Amino acid sequence: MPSRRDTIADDLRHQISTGHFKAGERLPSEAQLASRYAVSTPTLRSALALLQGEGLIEKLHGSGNFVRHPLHRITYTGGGGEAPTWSTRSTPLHVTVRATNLEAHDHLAGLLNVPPRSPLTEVFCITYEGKSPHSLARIYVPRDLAPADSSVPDERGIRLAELRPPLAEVQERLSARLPTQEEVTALRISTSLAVLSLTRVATDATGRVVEAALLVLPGDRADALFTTRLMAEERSSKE
Amino acid sequence: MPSRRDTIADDLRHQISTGHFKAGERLPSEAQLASRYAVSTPTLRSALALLQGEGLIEKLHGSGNFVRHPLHRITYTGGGGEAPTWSTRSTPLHVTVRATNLEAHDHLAGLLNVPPRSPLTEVFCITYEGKSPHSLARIYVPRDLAPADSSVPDERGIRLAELRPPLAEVQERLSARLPTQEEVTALRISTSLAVLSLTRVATDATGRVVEAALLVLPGDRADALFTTRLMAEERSSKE
DNA sequence: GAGTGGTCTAGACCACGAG
DNA sequence: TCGTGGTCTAGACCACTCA
Repeated sequence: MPSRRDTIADDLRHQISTGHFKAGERLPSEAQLASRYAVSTPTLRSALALLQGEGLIEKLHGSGNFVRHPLHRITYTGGGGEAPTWSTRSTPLHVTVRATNLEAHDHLAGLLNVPPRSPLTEVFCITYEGKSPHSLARIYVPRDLAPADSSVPDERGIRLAELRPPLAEVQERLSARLPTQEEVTALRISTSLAVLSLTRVATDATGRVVEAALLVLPGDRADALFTTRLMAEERSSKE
Repeated sequence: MPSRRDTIADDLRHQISTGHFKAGERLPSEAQLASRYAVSTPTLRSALALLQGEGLIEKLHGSGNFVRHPLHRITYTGGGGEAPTWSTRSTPLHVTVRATNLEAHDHLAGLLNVPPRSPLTEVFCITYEGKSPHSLARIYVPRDLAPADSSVPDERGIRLAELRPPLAEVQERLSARLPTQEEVTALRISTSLAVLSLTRVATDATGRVVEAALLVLPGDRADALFTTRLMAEERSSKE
């Protein structure tokens, strides 16, 4: 038996997809919707929370619920053969960057395989598509590999590590989870929107970790793509 | 200013991590907890929903809220050089498999790059670690490449496509989202637990798609790992 | 200041699980 | 049957946005 929440969410979804509510438009107020569907406000709000989690609407405190513009899905291309790239359409990306010096501790020391309290440089990036943020990255580099000038003007900061000793291996670990409070505010997403969390560790030919990056990608507007081409030898080498 | 929900969630989290509530144990009833924290039941329940989303507790309708056993994190190894594997510890995995014949339509036809209504074989797998499900896969193969005998006894069914014309390329696309209703029941997870959704397309040397797989991995117990080794040529070929 | 969403209350009633 | 969680109500009060 479908709950009222689901019934209402289905109906609103349908009205959005058929264009009865158009992109960018404000929905009727929650009080109006509640009386239209003859439910209490908490019930109506729980229905809206579903749509919000699907990225269909955006809630703006004090001004209303808005139908979101159909989202440009952005693809993070993994594999590290080249610098990771964002493939997008039409809208240009820009990045804000902030570099900080700090010392490795517990988790970070393990990732970078350095002793605790080793000097690191952290680069904190937020990527924007137009005005809305679309990804968040924390990149850690041993300080002696960090760019000499503290100014890191653009996303190329990410690539700097690749110009140093040649990379031998890139490991990328992905998981899905709900965002932390910090990510909610930085990416301006809802607490109920899943994010793709990506940890990338790059190693040079000597086995030294030259970069560790923690990326967070909102699930409604980003995905990650890995392409593996198989050589003949690889194919036959396995059983 | 922290909401009561967050305050309560923090306190319960702390009590679980310090062992005040132990793994497998039942929490006090929601009514008891609500009066202990002097909040109404909806408020208390919203705090429990947070913990549930983090995979710390498991709600069992009619019997109570239970502290979950610390979860074995399972890693899906991507890249397709070998058959995808699950690295786990201690607990053996087993798989239930169900094969069905069907016709490609819209989305599936596009993925497999075949005309609509082409004959396909769908293999529907649920992987279990002990008694609890840990992943869900739908694997689609053009019917003429499907195993001749309809019995597909174990996960090797997944590998069959690899014995046919040699694979040339594997593409894996990952995204994070909340689970569908079907996934909630099949994986016995909560609606608020993010899942990692993985679409894998394998192509042979002629460019024909020999397999498309849709995998769903619960975010609290699985992640995906991609390792790229870079050849010298690849490194220098890029700018 | 008027209108919006955000949080919370103190219940009611239903559905499920175990004895 | 009884205790559990699941859903829902009809409000109250606060915080935010915008004119």
